[in-house]
Amino acid sequence: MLSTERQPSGEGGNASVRVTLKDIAQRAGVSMMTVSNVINGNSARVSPATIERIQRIVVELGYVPSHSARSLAAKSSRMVGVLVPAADEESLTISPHNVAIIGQLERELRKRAYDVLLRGIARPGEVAEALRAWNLDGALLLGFLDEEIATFTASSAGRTRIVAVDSYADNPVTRGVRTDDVTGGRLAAEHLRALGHVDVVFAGPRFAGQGVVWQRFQGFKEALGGDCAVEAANTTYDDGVALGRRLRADHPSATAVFATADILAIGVVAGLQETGARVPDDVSVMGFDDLDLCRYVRPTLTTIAQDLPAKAATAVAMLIGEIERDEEPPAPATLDVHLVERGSTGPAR
Amino acid sequence: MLSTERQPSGEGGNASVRVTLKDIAQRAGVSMMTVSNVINGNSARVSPATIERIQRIVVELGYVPSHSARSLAAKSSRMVGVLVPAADEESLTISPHNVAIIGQLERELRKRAYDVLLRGIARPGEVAEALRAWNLDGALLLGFLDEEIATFTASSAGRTRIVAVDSYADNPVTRGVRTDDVTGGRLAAEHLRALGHVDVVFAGPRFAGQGVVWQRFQGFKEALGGDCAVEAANTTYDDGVALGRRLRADHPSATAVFATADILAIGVVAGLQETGARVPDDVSVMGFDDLDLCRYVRPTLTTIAQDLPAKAATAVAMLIGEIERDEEPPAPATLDVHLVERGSTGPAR
DNA sequence: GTGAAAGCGCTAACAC
DNA sequence: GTGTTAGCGCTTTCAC
Repeated sequence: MLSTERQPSGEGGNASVRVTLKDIAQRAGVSMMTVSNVINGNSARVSPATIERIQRIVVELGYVPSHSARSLAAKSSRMVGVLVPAADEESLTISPHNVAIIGQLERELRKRAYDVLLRGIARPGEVAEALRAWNLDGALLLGFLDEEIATFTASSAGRTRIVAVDSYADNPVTRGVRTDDVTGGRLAAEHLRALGHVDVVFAGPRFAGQGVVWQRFQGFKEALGGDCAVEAANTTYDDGVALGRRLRADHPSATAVFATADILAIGVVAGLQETGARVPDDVSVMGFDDLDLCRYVRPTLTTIAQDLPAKAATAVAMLIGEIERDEEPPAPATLDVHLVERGSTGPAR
Repeated sequence: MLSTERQPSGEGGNASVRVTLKDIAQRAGVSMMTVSNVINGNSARVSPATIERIQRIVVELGYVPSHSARSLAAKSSRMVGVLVPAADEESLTISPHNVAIIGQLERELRKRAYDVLLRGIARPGEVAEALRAWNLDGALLLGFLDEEIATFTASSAGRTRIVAVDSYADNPVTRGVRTDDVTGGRLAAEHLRALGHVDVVFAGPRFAGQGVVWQRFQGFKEALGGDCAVEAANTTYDDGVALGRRLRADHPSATAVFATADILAIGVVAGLQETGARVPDDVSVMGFDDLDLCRYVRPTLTTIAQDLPAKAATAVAMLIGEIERDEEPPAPATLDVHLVERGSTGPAR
């Protein structure tokens, strides 16, 4: 109870700085195993009286278990890796979307008493390396390209569980949690069609037969009925601005733009406005994600919303399920999306 | 050479999956120590030929050192904690400002071969706990209140190095990296004065004689010359909107607002606009931080810029300096700020 | 230059 | 219910 009594008094001059299981065991007059069982909540194997006594001593001495030791002995670390793409050793600019999700993941994991190793991945091999170096119980991959994930898992030892967020790579080791991107694309197209838009531009990172962007494009194109122009652009504000600036020159008859990310859409709006175009009067623009950002800009951004907290919770639940209950790798989870109408879309002119 | 020969052949049926130091040692016909020295770059103690041979085997077998084991034996983990405030076990909404900095910190640490444990802190005791549980070499504290930091360090074992970012708490264990907040406040005031503003409102989280916000207020008030109204508001968009909405009612004669965070300022602008006020024609608004966000909104936000990458780099350099070279705790570092004029401020009406 | 012994703090698998 | 034995994979210390 007294917070001043934190230094072990004296026993026999043992290690002064770190309180270990052994210290507790000696003080309590029991074996280390008994203490270990109490610490780990194996109450079935210890008498209530002993439990109570040990817990008191634990608090009294300020005992904190060594996760390194536990990890070594038990081959499990209660730590999972949150792995994000890093262009190279020099950079780590976490995308706004990933940023939003990392906090949620940490929270979900902490609730379950897992720690988080945050790490940027520059070379494919680093995934397996990180996993093994720390005996990670699992890993969450955030926003890697499908083909990258294939490389990771090839080099992965195989035992560690991996859940990829926002990926369509299906393979023996990776399970995925993703948004219903096809529906998202469809909802966007339907919204624009309902407003009378026919000549529209699809803007997003280059895609080729797979991945999040491709999925969105499939849904979009199909629901649109007709053809649509595709503009390749990175998911950045500046690329959006560039596209917005030249949009009316390159696509004079287009009345709407669907961008695969909010940040890109916001750039497009800014670029358009620079050229004197009014949004949505002249051109409608919509994004994808529903970041907080959408409410901050003017006009506010119409977008396809995904439930980020739910995505994070699902990813963690899947991973922990595989880890703790050794569940069968669950089928990829697909989360619902919905349209959020705001100010950046309006009737076709 | 053959990559299929990864399973140690026979010995006595030892651990099959993980390649250990011992495996390397046996294959190379040397002792574990020699291998260990090679791995750790203690080249002084090993002959060049041996080094070369061992390194080849390491690659061949795909050896990855166990950080848990290293951490246990060496009492140092090459891992540092990045600790952020979490309101409670249930939440972790990392502030935009902290988010921006986390990526930078990870990058800086990875460059130096340190791993990052990301953890939300709900109770003061968790800091010391996290530190000891993983044998962390150090910790970076992000955006905690000064008084919170005092509690952490009180319960800290004392040996582990801690650097607090954005804090003024000076005590034996914590060193700080912060922005020159007083100057930031001063620059804001000077800018507004130069535009002819006299009746201005200072908006930010409640403060009381210490902390980042207080510092900014000191600089601001002094440079302003006169008195200024203070409005307490959390650093959120919604609080900003609320303030903006009632600003003209509560402060009819005010012509400018200085908010201590961009996100808050952006909310204020939105709230003002809702009431029909024009920014900056009727009211000028400025923020602090210079997040990317400032360029996305309309009008673009005038703000006090801090160099986030530099802040991150400095924090990491300080921490690593203390860890590796056992340097004296350096004096708190204070980083420069500068005014970035954009569209949200203009001449007083 | 290289090696042997001891142990970091913990847990698995059994015995009692 | 509780204790014992044997490591997990690495580094330290000191001997050769």
